[in-house]
Amino acid sequence: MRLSRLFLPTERQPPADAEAVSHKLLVRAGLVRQVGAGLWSWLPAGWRAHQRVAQIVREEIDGIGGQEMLMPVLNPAEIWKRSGRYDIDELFKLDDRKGAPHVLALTHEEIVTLHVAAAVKSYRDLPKILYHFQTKGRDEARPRAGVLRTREFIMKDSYSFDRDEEGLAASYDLHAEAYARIMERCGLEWYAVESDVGMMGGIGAHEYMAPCPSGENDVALAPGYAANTEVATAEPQPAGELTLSGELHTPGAMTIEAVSSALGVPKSRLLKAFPIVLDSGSRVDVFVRGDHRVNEIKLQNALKSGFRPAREEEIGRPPGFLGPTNQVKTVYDAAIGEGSWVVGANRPGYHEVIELPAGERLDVRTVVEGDTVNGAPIRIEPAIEVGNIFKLATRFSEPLGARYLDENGKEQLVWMGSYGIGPARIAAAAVEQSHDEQGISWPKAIAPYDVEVVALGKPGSDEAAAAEALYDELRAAGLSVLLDDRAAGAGEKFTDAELLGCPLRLTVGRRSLESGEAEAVARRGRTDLDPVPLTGAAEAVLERWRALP
RNA sequence: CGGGGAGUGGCGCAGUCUGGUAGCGCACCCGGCUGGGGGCCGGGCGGUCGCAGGUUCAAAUCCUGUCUCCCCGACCA
Repeated sequence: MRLSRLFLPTERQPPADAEAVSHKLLVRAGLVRQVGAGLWSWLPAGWRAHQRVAQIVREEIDGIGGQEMLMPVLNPAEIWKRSGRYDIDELFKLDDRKGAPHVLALTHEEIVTLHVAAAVKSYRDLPKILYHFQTKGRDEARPRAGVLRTREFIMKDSYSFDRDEEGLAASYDLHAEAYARIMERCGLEWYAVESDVGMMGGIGAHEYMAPCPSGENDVALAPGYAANTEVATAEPQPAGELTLSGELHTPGAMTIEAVSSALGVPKSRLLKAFPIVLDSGSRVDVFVRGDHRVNEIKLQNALKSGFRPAREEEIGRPPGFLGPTNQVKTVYDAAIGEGSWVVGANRPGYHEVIELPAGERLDVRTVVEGDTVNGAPIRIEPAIEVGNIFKLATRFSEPLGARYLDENGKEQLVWMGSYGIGPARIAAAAVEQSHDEQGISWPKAIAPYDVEVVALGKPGSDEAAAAEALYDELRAAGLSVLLDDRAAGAGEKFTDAELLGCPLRLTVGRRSLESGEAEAVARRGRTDLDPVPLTGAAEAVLERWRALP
């Protein structure tokens, strides 16, 4: 492609409201443009990067036996009502001209299960892996960070159909292996973490995370351990010393901070009350250490029930001075060992020291930096979720009637898994992870073009002609090449080339005509490589190309 | 949904407090010079000041309403 003809609107300055690096650079390099909140167009060069990611994904899913198809974005509401997902807030809902309710699919479990339910009758029809690349609509409460969290995006979603749990486990493992290859091929720093199964139920899930500062998830990491902090478990750091006992006068001290400093007791020796009401209506007081926070997802999972914070009148005791009481069921977090603890005395102005025996504990707190896993301290870092794999079990096959007959003629439910990956997020995460002051530094497998040839000298000059010849030869050799043939100064061309971030840059100028060589520079690190001959360049360029990291 | 911020030419901004001919840099167009790190000179094009209503002789500026976008939080099959 000739840069003089490419629709690549670069900007010297980033959008004023951009925060995330990928947002700034993707816009500045002319790869994406915003249409509305969470709505983005991919411009030609950006779309090439997106497509290269998609092609890698396609190859790997095909490689585990996936069959590509296409399902519609617009779905009749009825099937979403049957699956029980119609009431999700993120679901875009609309009526057609006849007034019939429709939705924009968030994902395609409903539709794919519909087809499988209609067509699969026998155990002989299983297993199957079906997938497509299709637009997803999600009415996000808060789109953000450019292309990292949008209301419409393309997802590769695949679905596995097996006859039982073991079959599902095998399909799940195939996807895990394919996803690992995808992340590697895309050049991402990544890890798979245990994740919450969410409101979807299901029996297991992993997320594929790409660490980056603009990430929305916090991931807890230790050698051999990686988990979303939504579900992470770790050994707490030891609680501090407590020498007080009995009743303690603490007027006005209603926060952990205030009690801690008023009494001179470390926060880790205080207990914090979290009064809740379960879905069943029963009241429960949850206690965690003063230096810890309740993790509502872990709490919900541990209680096996949804809950909401209790209202003041439901608590019935003075806020700020809550302690355990016989009237309300009590749950202690696992970090609360046996021993003495400072708790609220259930009357204003007083706390007290109580002795807790060993007993039942539930792990319901959010881990913090420095907690340990197998003796090693964890660190917590932000990451963006670029893919997920999920054991759905019979969550959809049951309501949508996906059943088969086994060898004994007995009807069985199909066991399903669902597996998503977002090429746009992979591309954006790559930018987050691979950039410098000058711009993007694409991993070579997903760059918009493999090589950018910068032609110096005026259009029509000998230099330009030599650059043209090089351009033709490299394309003939199978490389994707961008030729900067604009009538612009050298500085502008180099600057734009570094902003766009193609992995290899070749410069053809007056020096080249004298030496018979084009200079070669690797974008990553902006490191000079051995120059390549102007005539018969293809082999030398391919060699440089292969040697790039 | 709560809190904060912003809408002025393609991008980045000033002007708004204190009403009086809409401005700057970059980009763009034309001519010339230059041609290995966003170069120089000269001449140009381009704006319903988010939208609606109101106050006023006069509104980008004051008042009311409204829409949109961004950031933090809540939320996140």
